[in-house]
Amino acid sequence: MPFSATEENYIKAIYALTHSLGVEHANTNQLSSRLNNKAASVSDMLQRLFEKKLIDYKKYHGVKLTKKGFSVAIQIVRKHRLWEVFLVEKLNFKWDEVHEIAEQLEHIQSEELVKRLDKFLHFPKHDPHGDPIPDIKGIVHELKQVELNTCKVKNKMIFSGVKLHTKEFLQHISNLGLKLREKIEIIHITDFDGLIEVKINSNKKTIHIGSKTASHILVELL
Amino acid sequence: MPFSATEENYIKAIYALTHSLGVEHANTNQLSSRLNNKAASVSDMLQRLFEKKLIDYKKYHGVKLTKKGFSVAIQIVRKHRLWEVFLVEKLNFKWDEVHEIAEQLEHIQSEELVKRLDKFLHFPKHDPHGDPIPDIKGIVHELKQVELNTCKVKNKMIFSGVKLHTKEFLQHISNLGLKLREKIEIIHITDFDGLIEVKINSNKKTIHIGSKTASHILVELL
DNA sequence: ACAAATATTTAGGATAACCTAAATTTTGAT
DNA sequence: ATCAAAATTTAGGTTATCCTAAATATTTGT
Ligand SMILES: [Mn+2]
Ligand SMILES: [Mn+2]
Ligand SMILES: [Mn+2]
Ligand SMILES: [Mn+2]
Repeated sequence: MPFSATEENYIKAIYALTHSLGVEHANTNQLSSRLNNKAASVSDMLQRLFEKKLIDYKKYHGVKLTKKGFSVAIQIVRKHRLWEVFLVEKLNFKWDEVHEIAEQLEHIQSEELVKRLDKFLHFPKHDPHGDPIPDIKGIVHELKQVELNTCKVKNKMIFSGVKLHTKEFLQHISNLGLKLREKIEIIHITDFDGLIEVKINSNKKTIHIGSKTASHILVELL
Repeated sequence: MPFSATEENYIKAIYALTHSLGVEHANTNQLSSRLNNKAASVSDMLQRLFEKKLIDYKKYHGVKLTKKGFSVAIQIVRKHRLWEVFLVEKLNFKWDEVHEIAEQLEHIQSEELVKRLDKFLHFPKHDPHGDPIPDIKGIVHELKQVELNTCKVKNKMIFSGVKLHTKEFLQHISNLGLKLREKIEIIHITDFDGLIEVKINSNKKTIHIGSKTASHILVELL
C-alpha cells in the first residue's frame, strides 16, 4: 500500500485541520482551501480515500482519519519535520526556507531512509519551528506551551514554537533576534497596547514584541 | 518549466541509452524495455517530449536529446549521484542499497538544495559506484578507465568503477573485499580461464577475480 | 417552520500517462 | 527487388486527479 503524493497530501491536510483546530472532523471546504483544489475535486477524492479505508466519511458531514489514515498522517509529518531539521542543521537553510522543499521530501518512500535520517540527526525532538517530531512508533510528545501574550511580567520561559509558519512571520521573528529554544524573560508589558519587552538571556539588549506577534509565539514556562 | 518525474525519467533513459552505448539515437523499443512501458506508450510520450523541445524526433527513426533535453538529463544525473553519495557517506547505506532511493530523490526540485548538498558533501567527484558527478555547470569529468580484464600482470591501478549496477554484482564485489578507489595490483593471470589474482594494497591477502567479473570492473592505470 | 444562503455532491469533461490491438513503416534475408 | 519479420505508430480505452456547472443537502435568520 504505497499511497500517491496526492493521497498523502489529503491525509496530511485532514490531520492538520483536525489537529490544529482540535476538532473531530474536517470538512470539504476547509480541505478545498487548504489544498487549493475545488470542493468538487475534494468530494471526489474523499470517496476514494474512504474506499481505501483511510478516512471515515459520511456525505455532507465531514471526514475523520481512521486508525490507518492517522498512522499514515503521522509518518508523513515525521518525515516532513525530520527533513526540515536536516535542511536547517546540515545544509544551513534558514527556518523560513525549508517548508516547500520538505513538502517534496516528505513523500520519499523508504522506511530505512527515515530511520537513518533520524539517527543521523541524533533523534531530534522538534523541527526548526518547534513542532514535535513523532517518534518511530508514531508517538507525538507535545510540549506544554502557552502563547507569549498570555504571560506575565517577570515570567521566565523558553521560546519553543510558532503558531504561524509564513515566510514573512518567520523572518520577522528572526529579525527580532529570537532563536528557538532560547531562554527569555518578560521585562515589561505596556498596558495600553500589550507591547511586550523581552530580555533574551544570551543578549544584553531587550527587544519589543507587538501583541499580535506575541500571540503567534509559543513558550514553555520555567 | 518544471518537468514531471515521468518526463524526467524518459529524458534520463534517453541520456543513459545514448551515452552508455555511445550512439546518437535511442529507439522506441530500447526505451520501452528500460522504462518497463509498452512501446506504444513510449511513442506517445516521445511526441509530447518533442513538443516540449526536449528531444529531436523523426517518426520511426529514434530520438536524440536537444540541448535543453541534454541539460535536463545532466541535472538529474547530478542529483541522483549526489544523493547516492549522501546516502552512503552520511547515512551509512551500502553501495548496493542506494539506487532505488536516489531514483526518488533525483526528482526533488530545488536548485539551492542541490548546491548545498554538493557543498555539504565536499563537492564529490564521483558517486559510490565510481560514476562521475556532473559539476554545477553540467560538465562531466570522465575518468580514463579500462576494464580490469584488459590489464596485464604487474599493472598497478586504482579500482574506480563498475559497469554493472545490479545488487547482486555490487554485493559480489563487496564480498571480494574490493572497495572503490583502492589501489590494487595484478599478481597473476591464469591463461586458461582468465582468472585474475589481485593484491589489494591495504591488505596482506590476495583475492581472485573471475574474468566475467573482471570485465565489469573499471580501473585507472597508474 | 421555511426560504435564502451556504456547503457539498453529482454530472460531464479535460489531461497525463498508461494499455491492447490494429495499422503502418522499416529492415533484412533471399 | 520483394516480402515476411521486426519495429513503431495510431486508434481506442482506462485510471487518477482535476475542473465547471448543475443538482441537492444542510444551515441559518426570521
Ligand atoms: Mn513545514
Ligand atoms: Mn516545520
Ligand atoms: Mn543509481
Ligand atoms: Mn550510482
